[in-house]
Amino acid sequence: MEEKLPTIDSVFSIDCLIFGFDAGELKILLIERNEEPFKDWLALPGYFVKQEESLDDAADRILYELTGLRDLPMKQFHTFGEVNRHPQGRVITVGYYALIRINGQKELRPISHYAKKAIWHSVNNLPRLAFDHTEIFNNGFGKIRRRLNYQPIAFDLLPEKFTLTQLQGLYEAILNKKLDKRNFRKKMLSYGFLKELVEKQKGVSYRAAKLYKFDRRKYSKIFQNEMGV
Amino acid sequence: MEEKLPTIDSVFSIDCLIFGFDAGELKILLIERNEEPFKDWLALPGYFVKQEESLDDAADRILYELTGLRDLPMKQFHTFGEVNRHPQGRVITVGYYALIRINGQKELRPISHYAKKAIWHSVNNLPRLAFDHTEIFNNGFGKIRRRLNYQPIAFDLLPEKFTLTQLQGLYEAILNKKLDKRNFRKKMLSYGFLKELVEKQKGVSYRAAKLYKFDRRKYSKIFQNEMGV
DNA sequence: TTTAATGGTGTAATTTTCACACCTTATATT
DNA sequence: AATATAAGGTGTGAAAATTACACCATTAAA
Repeated sequence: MEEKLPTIDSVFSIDCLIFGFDAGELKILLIERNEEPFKDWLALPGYFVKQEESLDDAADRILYELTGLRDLPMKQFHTFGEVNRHPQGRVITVGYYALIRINGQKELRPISHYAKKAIWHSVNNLPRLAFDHTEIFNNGFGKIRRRLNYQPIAFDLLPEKFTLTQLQGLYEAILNKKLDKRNFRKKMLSYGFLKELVEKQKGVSYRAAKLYKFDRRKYSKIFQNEMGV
Repeated sequence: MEEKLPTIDSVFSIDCLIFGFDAGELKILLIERNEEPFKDWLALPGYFVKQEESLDDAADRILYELTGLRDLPMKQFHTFGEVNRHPQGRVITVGYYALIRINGQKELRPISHYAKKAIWHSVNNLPRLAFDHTEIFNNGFGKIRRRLNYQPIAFDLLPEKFTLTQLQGLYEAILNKKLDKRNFRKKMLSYGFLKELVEKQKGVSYRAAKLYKFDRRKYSKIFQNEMGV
């Protein structure tokens, strides 16, 4: 095996599941494609990996080009390798996900012309997506849902300061079920990684709630010997 | 984008983590390479994906060619895409794992000449492996360890009929810690998916233990609404 | 002042987890 | 036959975690 290996440009791609939380709803970032195949369809932000970049680097670059978002802490969740998943040839794609705050984010503007625009869409009633992106979405969303039970991923979706009601609403949105308010609060606070702030919620026309911060240092200390990734 | 896509032969590979359990020890299947680079080194069974096969199909074929083992229920666990992970060019590899019974298995004979032989090696004190296979092993083993807590993967490693002591020994081997006998038994039996057989252990020079079977149907019923994958 | 909306709190029952030790049974040995 | 060896098999009590459940407090707007 001393032959020269071929290039991997355009046989290998990344697709990104970017989750956000807004107005009590879990959202996902989609692009409107400006390229055949599936021109004008909605799709996950994704494109081809280049010869000289790692998968993680490619994921960063591609997401930036298609949505303007940069340096998100993305993680790989699955690789999709069915022979005919791409209509134009054999393309294997690696799914990445990230959970981010969309709060007050300026409009998302694609850098590259491969996408016309990038929009946040509720994870409920998603339209048909290009390629096998619906399957990719279901796979990734399922993993995130399970991961929520033993990883502090929810805080990435909230503003730095948040109320317990917001936090609970987020859990309910991800798990798609109602939780008991008293039990939820008791449990969250019992972990010891939420820092209660003096500051209170503002601009609401009812009793203002206490604000909390997620204390990542405390979290690491508490869970240093437990589950990874 | 109407250009023709290139072939993926030899830019894309599969590496397999095949776990077995024997003599109270957790083992992994390694091959001795018969090809440069890393000729004569120990490595995970792995090779290039072909243009016209899915990843899952490739994993089956490759494992068969290198070890003679066929149709194992392998699952993907991670894709490794560092630019320089392969000394001869850009090769992205997908890690797959399976847990199997090695009991009384005939010798494993590689079909292809890429491997000289296939051997079971204890997961403790693994030697240096070819490529980044040590990293791949660590990544996969970590995931399996965590998965053990909420998936019935241990039974794939045991003979069809097994004793509770064997089962406990296996858990201890995977988790690398001692468990309490009474609590372990109580918990396992409480799940309700172990079927107690009339038959007893044979050929031991002490009191024979009851044999049990894992009842996959009951398991599915009990956990139908819980965690996937 | 009243209304509307959410904030915030405690207890008791149940279930799960955890720590812990001794007698029983089967075979091999003398 | 007696004994030694090696593992099989069993229960209880304390502590912790989970679950179900309802009402008063606070704020701003009407």
